[in-house]
Amino acid sequence: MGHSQEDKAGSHDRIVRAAAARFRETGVDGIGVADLMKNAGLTHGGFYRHFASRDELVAEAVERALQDGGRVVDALANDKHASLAALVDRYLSTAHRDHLATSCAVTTLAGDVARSNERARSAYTRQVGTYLDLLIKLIASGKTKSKRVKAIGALSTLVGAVSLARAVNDEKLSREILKSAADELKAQLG
Amino acid sequence: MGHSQEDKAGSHDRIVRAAAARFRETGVDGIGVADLMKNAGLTHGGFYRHFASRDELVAEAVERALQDGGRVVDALANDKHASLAALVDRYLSTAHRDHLATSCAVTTLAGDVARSNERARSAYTRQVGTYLDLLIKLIASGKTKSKRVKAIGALSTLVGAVSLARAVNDEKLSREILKSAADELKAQLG
DNA sequence: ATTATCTATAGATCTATAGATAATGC
DNA sequence: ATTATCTATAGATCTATAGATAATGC
Repeated sequence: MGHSQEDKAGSHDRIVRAAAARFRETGVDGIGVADLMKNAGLTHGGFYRHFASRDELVAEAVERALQDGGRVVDALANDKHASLAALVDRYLSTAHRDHLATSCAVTTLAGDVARSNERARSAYTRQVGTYLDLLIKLIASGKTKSKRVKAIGALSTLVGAVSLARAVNDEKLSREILKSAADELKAQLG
Repeated sequence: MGHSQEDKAGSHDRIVRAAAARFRETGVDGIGVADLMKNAGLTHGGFYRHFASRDELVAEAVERALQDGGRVVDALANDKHASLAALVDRYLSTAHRDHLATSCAVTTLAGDVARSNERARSAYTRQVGTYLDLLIKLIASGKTKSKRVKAIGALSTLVGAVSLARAVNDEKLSREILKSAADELKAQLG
């Protein structure tokens, strides 16, 4: 039993990280406080010394899940050799489709966030802005204004294609959706 | 208290219809059997004379929710004057974004269906096929093969834009997403 | 007689709290 | 002494079932 404040900060972090992963796998309503605490290696009784309510954990976990994606975005934004094609291929890969726990929360938590608290929705809104900034940077041609329109179209296509590819239960169609959306995006944005 | 078989069929239909609406509003995990039955004007005890389990209702309600969208698709498919622009504008309207209970389940239930039973996922897969057939018909130019790729790109953009527009808590950005995605689609597919 | 729906409830699970336990840190 | 976590539990809610009630339909 660890009892230092350092341990507490570590426990808090482990709970949030576990929730950020499990919420993406099961949906925000798909797992309870007790199972989340067990996932973080703790018992459920300690939960409310870390969070005022389950909803507060939802807010922090959604922020964390979005941050995970944010790090990938930052790495690409700072990479001189980053290309739109590489981003598109990674986002529309079967690996991203299948690894829910570490997947981009902009797609995976879209439905849950729409019904969630303002803190979670604000974090989501910021992350959409970050994605759009990155896409604008990666889109080669066009005026500033038309680049932003194109970036919104591209982000919508990425999010929609992964959502569709996950929901259909026909592996061939699922792969076709990912590949066609990727081909279209790369053809449009060169 | 109605007791004829006709009444039973009517009750069954009302339960499924209520679930198809509420599931789109609250998510499949967001409402219980008792509240769904109350919504259909019944008490919860009668539920299991209509369905073997809650999951069976989920399957039927997802099928029904998808069918609702299917009727709109059929109407457009049979309308000689139907245009892609009209479909895009309707799908990417604030009305569609905001009226969850009657909204297109391909977008609204994507996340829930990905975690749901095979019957629900098969219904979803069929509906995606129906949408693609309609879009291929409405796309003016190109070869058959490239039309299908374009249709998949367009459906992905429609689904993603509505998902994003619902999740962000910035009305201006939300409307910009809908408008930009619509403009891009209309420009691309003419 | 059959059956669609009702009331009532069992048993599981969920959020949240109370009080005990075992460390830390002055 | 303080506090991070534990055990235990209250109270609400959820799925599912049992048996009563009040219609239908032969």
